[in-house]
Amino acid sequence: MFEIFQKYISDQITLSAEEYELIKSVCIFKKLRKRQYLLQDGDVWKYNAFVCKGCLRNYRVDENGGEHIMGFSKECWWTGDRESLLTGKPSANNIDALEDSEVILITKPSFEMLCEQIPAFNDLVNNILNKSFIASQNRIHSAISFTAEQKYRNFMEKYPDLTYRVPQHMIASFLGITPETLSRVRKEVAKK
Amino acid sequence: MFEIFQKYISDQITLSAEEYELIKSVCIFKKLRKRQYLLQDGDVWKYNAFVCKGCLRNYRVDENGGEHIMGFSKECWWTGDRESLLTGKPSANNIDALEDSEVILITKPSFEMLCEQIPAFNDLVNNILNKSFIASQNRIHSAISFTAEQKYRNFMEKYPDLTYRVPQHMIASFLGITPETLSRVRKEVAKK
DNA sequence: CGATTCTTTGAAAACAGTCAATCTGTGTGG
DNA sequence: CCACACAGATTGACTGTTTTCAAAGAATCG
Repeated sequence: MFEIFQKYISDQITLSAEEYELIKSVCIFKKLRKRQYLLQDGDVWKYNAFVCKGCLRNYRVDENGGEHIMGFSKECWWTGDRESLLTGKPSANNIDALEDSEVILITKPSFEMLCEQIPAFNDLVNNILNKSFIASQNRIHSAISFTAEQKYRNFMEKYPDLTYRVPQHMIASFLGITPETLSRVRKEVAKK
Repeated sequence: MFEIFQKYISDQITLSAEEYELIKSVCIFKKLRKRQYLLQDGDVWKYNAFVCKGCLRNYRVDENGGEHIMGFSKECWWTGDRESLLTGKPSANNIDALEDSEVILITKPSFEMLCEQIPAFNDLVNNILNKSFIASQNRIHSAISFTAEQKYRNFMEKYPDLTYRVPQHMIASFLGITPETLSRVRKEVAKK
């Protein structure tokens, strides 16, 4: 399980064997079965989580019980709740597994230690945060500018692999449209 | 003009006089008149910008000429285009002044130098990025989950000062609704 | 298999968008 | 300082998209 994380890191930066050992020493390995929660709203989130295998979703539930998907995380993506982690307050998010999955958890203090001890790791982390922010901006642009069809086309372009990997109604939820609308949109798209 | 930036910093971290001098030495001071561009799409963005006075908007223009506002930046907020800055590619965004404004620009190399030389400054910057990311996530949630009325109420709560400071049709654009819809929503909200 | 979950389809209703006209306020130039 | 022009906001009538509700098919999983 650690090998995947190691490969992910080594594809971006160069570290010594000792540094990998240091990282490994603070990793918490966790297997999740499909539908299993990694985080439930109301709980405080205390980690950074790296997905080695499988796929998770991060979502919020509104007062009517409606689910709104904030994001998907497949292999070699990070997940968690930055807000709860930063503030120490209970999370508004839920994270659960869409498939049997394997994740690595690193507690906040351990993570900060790694960033201090290994400057290159700190750079890598910073880079992730930057890219996540940019991705968020682009998603906001899509959400406020596009029609349902444009949103779906944009999703397929950006996440071709997720398009057929996660249930359709979850893509709808991610895009902020109803499953019925997405079904009709797909029919339109298929025509052309 | 620098005093405002200095106060902003000193409210969060403690620096020596020399460190402030170092920061000041790389600041580029710029005054903008209302409607003046700070960035035009197609240009490459090369700075981090701190707003000392006034208010700017950051927006994208679609193929039909429609403007979609990505964000507002008033005093003591940052602005710019992280994507263009990171990739070196031409920006898809426009930034212009909604009021006569004053901003401080710091080039990327200078900014990185400051982060290296002054660890506390680096922490501050990291904190900003984290908070920006969290704010983005919450905006995404609003965009995919809320009705027009809920979006507007949420905006008023989060940015009470901007509500009457920026033109209404720009708030509409920020929320991803038409000016007409916002006008009607406001009428409803006023009733209650 | 049987049961559940997911997707599709249809019809009606609600919501938001479009177009056009009017009203309001602001600021600028004469 | 006034008048006029202009940008912004409101309103109405209409259109179109998306949602809602309900039911029927598909697909998936234990």
